[in-house]
Amino acid sequence: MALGTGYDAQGCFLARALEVVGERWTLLILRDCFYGVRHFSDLLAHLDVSRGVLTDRLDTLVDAGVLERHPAGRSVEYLLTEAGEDLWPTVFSLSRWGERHLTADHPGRIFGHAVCGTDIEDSGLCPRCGTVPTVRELDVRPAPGRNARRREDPVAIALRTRHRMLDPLP
Amino acid sequence: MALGTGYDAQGCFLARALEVVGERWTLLILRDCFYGVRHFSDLLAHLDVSRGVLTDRLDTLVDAGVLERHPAGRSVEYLLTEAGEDLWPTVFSLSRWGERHLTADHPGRIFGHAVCGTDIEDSGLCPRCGTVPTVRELDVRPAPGRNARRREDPVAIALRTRHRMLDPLP
DNA sequence: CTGTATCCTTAAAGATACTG
DNA sequence: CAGTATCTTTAAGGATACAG
Repeated sequence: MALGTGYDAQGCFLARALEVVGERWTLLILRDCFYGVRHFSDLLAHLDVSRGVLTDRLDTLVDAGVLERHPAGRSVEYLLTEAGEDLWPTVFSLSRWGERHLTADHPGRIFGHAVCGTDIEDSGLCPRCGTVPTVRELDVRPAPGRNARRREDPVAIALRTRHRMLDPLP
Repeated sequence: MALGTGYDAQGCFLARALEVVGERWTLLILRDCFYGVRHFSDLLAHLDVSRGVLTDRLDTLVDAGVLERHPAGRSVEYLLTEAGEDLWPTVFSLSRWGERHLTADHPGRIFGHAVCGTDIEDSGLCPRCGTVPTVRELDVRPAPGRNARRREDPVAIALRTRHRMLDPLP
């Protein structure tokens, strides 16, 4: 939501949050980060966004403390901070909402509570433990019958090599 | 996030959801709806958005089945549909994220599980019942020490006359 | 590989006046 | 009260070429 003007005037917390994550592409960038995408070039390819816009969004997220820039060899890795990881419920709930109300499809991925192996509900609740796991306590797997459709994009590649969300890549 | 171009190309559910609720102002409009604001003029005054933009956003939300237009006397009421109510976890989690990570303030409002009177956690969980209540099962109250600061805007007025979320006004 | 810098085109937003 | 219609301004986005 192309930011600020008017939002800041509101004392409201939601408005302030939207100044950080409410712009176009931002939530999709973060979703990729949750799925293990870390490099500028991968985001560029996967999201089909222009370089200038991607630079701008990453700058905003780094400035807001949602992502951290980590030099890695001759490359750069963008990693979620703790504040960034706390955005998971928002990404999760909005994505699930899209699945339930905007398509006839079943979920594309299924999220399980890693410590007990139980799938979480749409509300985020683990029915066995009675808790709402954080993103670090979740694992992901593709829903049945969807594997064939998946392309070889950076998200698919990242998820194939590790199923636990936000664990370090091998 | 000024919509569509590029989003639709992605099969991703999050992208589709963002085409409906990802544009500027949309989530703030919905937040007001959750708090009981129903009229075009009240949204216009409270959000300080231009008429044209508000019309456009409401049209998008009605077309997507998030809001319904109800003629009421010589006026019109915009009411959340069931699909609209399901957006509560997104609005709630993003708002809470803003409170926790973008300000030094305490929450402005506190949400309680109506049937048991227990405050819900940031995750949405009711610690006493072990469930994640829907928005219809919640009540709201202002956090201590904030009453003085509140202005006489449509949200404040709506919340003063009824504390249960989404129940019919008297 | 990760950006910067420019240019260009389109689209979004505000203001205002007007209508059923 | 709830929009519509027009106009003007501004901003955002894409494309491309280039640099550290």
